Amino acid sequence: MGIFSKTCEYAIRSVFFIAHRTERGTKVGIKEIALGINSPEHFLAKILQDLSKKGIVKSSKGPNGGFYMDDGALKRPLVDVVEAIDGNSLFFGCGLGMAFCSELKPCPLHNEFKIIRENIYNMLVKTSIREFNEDLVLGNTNLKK
Amino acid sequence: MGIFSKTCEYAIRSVFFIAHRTERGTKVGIKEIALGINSPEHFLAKILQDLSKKGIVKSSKGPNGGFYMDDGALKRPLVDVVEAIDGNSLFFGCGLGMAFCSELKPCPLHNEFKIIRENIYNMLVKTSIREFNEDLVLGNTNLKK
DNA sequence: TAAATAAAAGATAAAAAAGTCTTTTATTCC
DNA sequence: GGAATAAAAGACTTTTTTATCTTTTATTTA
Repeated sequence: MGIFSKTCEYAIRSVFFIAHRTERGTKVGIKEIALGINSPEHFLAKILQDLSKKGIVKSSKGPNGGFYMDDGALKRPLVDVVEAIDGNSLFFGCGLGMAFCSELKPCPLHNEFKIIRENIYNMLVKTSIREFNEDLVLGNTNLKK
Repeated sequence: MGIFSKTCEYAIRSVFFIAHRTERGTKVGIKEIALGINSPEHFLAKILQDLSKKGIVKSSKGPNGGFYMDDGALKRPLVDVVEAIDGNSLFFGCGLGMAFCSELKPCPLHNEFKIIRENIYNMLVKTSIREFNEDLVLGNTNLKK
């Protein structure tokens, strides 16, 4: 198990993929995305429907349809994608899963986790979706396998 | 979803609970542990069987039996518990779930995640199980709810 | 040695996450 | 308007995780 759910991993990878195409000025269909990020097509379809409802990606049906992003969405921080899929328990929940863990009634790892959660949160807040494009374009990073 | 699996959360909490009792010189039964950390009894039994096989806790059957830890185990870092249950993908896996992500063929979040994974790993390596006892004894931290 | 105790082991069951397949709806273009 | 295209929606299936219940084995103590 990683930090994110599998669903969230696919979500992030697909958003990067769509953003990449959007900056080249084209829409992209689900088959191509699924191939490009190595994910199951129909499962990804569900995820993108979700991201679409939450305004992170846009879509259009019919010939020449597909997924794309508007300029505002490209500027959004990565945390928006993660929160849309996995919620915010990763940043705000107790590391030991205790519902009532708090500053006043902390679990033994409370302070240790506070730092880690903040690290994760800050990383995801300070990076916009668009920031990852350049390296994708240059081929410095990849989304497949 | 948190950073650890539910199973791992119960594992860590039960290990803290047992360590606490061990330092007071007593063994503790599964019913009491389950109550003390607010976990399902029979599910926890499975987890402790696992931790027992892996040498993290010890157990004895029969009257006055129960779980306890030897001195070596108390000194072990917390990461041993996490690895025993959740494996090491949290520290060494790709944040976007890509099997072949590496320094040479990095995913877009590779460098960002490296830092976070190192933070988590270092935190879990530098803390020994015993270290959390004092605050438990003093009532500064709690394991229930 | 029999009764009591407590963990180990085994067998299911329930819930959640991940994945697949089919039908419907919207759009384009001829 | 009809055919083709592509996403949306709905219905399932499979796998994994979490949880429960029962039986067995080991140990103690009276």
